[in-house]
Amino acid sequence: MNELKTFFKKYIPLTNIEHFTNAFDDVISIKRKDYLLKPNQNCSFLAFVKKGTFRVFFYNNEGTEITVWFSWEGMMIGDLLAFYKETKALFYVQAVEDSEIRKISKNNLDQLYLNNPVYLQFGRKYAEYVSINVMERMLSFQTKSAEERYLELLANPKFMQKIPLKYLASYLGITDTSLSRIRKKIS
Amino acid sequence: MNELKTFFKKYIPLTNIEHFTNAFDDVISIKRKDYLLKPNQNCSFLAFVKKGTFRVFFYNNEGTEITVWFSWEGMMIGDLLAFYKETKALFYVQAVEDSEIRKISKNNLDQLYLNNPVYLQFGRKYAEYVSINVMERMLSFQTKSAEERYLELLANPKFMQKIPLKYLASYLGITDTSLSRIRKKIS
DNA sequence: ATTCTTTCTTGCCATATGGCAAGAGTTTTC
DNA sequence: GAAAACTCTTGCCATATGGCAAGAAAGAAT
Repeated sequence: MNELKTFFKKYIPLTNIEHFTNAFDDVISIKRKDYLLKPNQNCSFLAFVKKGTFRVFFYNNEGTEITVWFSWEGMMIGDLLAFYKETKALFYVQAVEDSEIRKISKNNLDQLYLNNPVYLQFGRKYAEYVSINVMERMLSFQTKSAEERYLELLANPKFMQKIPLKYLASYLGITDTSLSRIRKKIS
Repeated sequence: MNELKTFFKKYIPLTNIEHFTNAFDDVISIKRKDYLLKPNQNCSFLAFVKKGTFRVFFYNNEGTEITVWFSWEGMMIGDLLAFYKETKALFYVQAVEDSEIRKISKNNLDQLYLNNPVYLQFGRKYAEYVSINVMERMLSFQTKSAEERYLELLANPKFMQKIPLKYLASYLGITDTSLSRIRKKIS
């Protein structure tokens, strides 16, 4: 539970968050390569990654996997785009390694919102945090070359763990072939 | 004021939002090419565009203008990235044509948050809405060619107004030269 | 440890986008 | 309405990234 408290306090300082941690009432283990979500499934939940790594991806029109996002221990995972849009899942969410999560349903979250405005503060702060991250990633796409984006990634040790390069490549918006060449060039 | 009410109700239904509209207490006219914000200025406010068009841009390392975002009537404008990060302004915010706005200070907004949780709902919903928009724009960069991104834009009549092509080009992540060639190709 | 599967690299060539500079076309300014 | 300023297009050539297929390397399964 302690990890969840740490997570919460990144957004709003609050000593007693029993209601919050209790609302994550669904503990699940997911094996490597298994799916937390697939397109068109109900995705009205978020999950806290207690252990492991996840990726969000989809197949483009050419049938190529495109990895959109990663999550690690201490972060949230889910189909956030569909969650916010209140639609069925748009993406696959897959465990990259054996993982453990705690889920909170949208219902539970909405209950928190009703019970205490501090949770609304949390929901707002978290959405703002997501906005910041996505804006910065978008700016990176808009203004940087694939090589520069890869160098950015290198600065983040999380990405240098056991993520296959082909996942990183599509996350960078390039093919694994091109990533391989970039790696050769800068080495 | 009516436009502001319509804006609010897109996020949370509520009949009496006097507090909200009153909090936008700073009415300003801005002439074409004038700046609402420049980097390093205090940007702890948002503005509702009553009339006109704005763009958010910066100069990259090569000294080239990169347009990051546009806003039109009925939308919010400001340096949202810096606003959420609570830093000084990172971007220029410039009127593309003669415009009118109503500003709300961060202080006023925080007061609303304290006075009534419904405004927190609004703040959360708005941040979620921003997340959705930025995620979709990011996905467009990650997975589409410049030509496809331009065709997307064409589908949105807002962009077909009096926005100079060179602004659209950098918004699409390409040079004005390339945009010109794309336009020739698809015409 | 051996086999099987997946991942990564490389060569060859194609396409997409960029850089620069000149000129045509448009809009703004006075 | 003439001049100035700005915007858009085009030609030439450079660089970045992609597509495909083969082989090398690494990792997983038994």
